Amino acid sequence: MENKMNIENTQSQMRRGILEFCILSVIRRGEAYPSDIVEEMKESKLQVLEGTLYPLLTRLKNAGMLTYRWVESNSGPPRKYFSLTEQGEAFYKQLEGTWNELANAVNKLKNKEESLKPVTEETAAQMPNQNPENEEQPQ
Amino acid sequence: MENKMNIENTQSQMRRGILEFCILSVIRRGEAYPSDIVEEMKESKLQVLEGTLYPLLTRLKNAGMLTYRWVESNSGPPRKYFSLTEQGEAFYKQLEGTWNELANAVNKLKNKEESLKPVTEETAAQMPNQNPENEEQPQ
DNA sequence: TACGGTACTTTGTAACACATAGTACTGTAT
DNA sequence: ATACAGTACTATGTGTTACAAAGTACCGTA
Repeated sequence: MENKMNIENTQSQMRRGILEFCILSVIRRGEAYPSDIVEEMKESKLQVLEGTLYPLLTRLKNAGMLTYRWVESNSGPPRKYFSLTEQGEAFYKQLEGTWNELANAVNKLKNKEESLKPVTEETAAQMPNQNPENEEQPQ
Repeated sequence: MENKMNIENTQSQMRRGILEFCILSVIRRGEAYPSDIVEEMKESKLQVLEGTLYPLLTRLKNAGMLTYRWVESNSGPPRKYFSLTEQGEAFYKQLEGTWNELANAVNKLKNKEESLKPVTEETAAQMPNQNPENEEQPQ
């Protein structure tokens, strides 16, 4: 009861589903190592944290979508540069299709007119209040 | 190891984040009861299942975003017709903003050119294979 | 009174982002 | 050399939530 439902949580839920797609999208444009990706995502207003990114990359690698190679850095330890495998490229294409369909569907849905449907009022009736919650009759 | 990473799962993850938004969007256009919503979502290529929808509606109701009233049906038990509260309307507006930003960011990201960045090859070097996974050097 | 349809509820499971803490390697200053 | 700070990667625990599946309750009809 008394649920909070803060907007940040819902927003992060929205990001969640497309993270994988976005990260593949970044890597697809050229080899990248994790901090690169975090940075690029932040620029694009799509926040990702380390604790999210690393497991995700590992998952994608184990699934055969990504490979990496070590590249030494002159400012710290070596880096894992990731790139898409052939399989990863195919997977990306599928996700792109999914994203396009989805975005399209959502936009259509939210722009639909305040159409018809004023509830057919079959017998808008008082039911026995068999549950204790708020039973207010809208207008 | 040998992760499966089936596309269906990822697709459902994508849907996941925007479900709440879509459902609010449907209800916003007029009172609706669960089966209505399932139907409308299916038409829009956005699958939702009962076991998902009911808890979601309850959550939104408990958070004060929705109310409902009972309406008798002539083809079965009475139905809960849901509608947005004032708070729910405000919440929806926020989510709409979030969605727009997000969709925008993703589209920009995925349409970015195969830009620059051929990895600065500082010292693309063979590192000691300190882990047993695949260390293949791309190309 | 039994039965099929519709509506709603409950419970368990798995996926996953996130927060946080920890390990390991690097170069630089003391 | 030794300590320290910065960077890169890893590991663990927690909370949220979609989904699956089974269950309960109400309705009209045979």
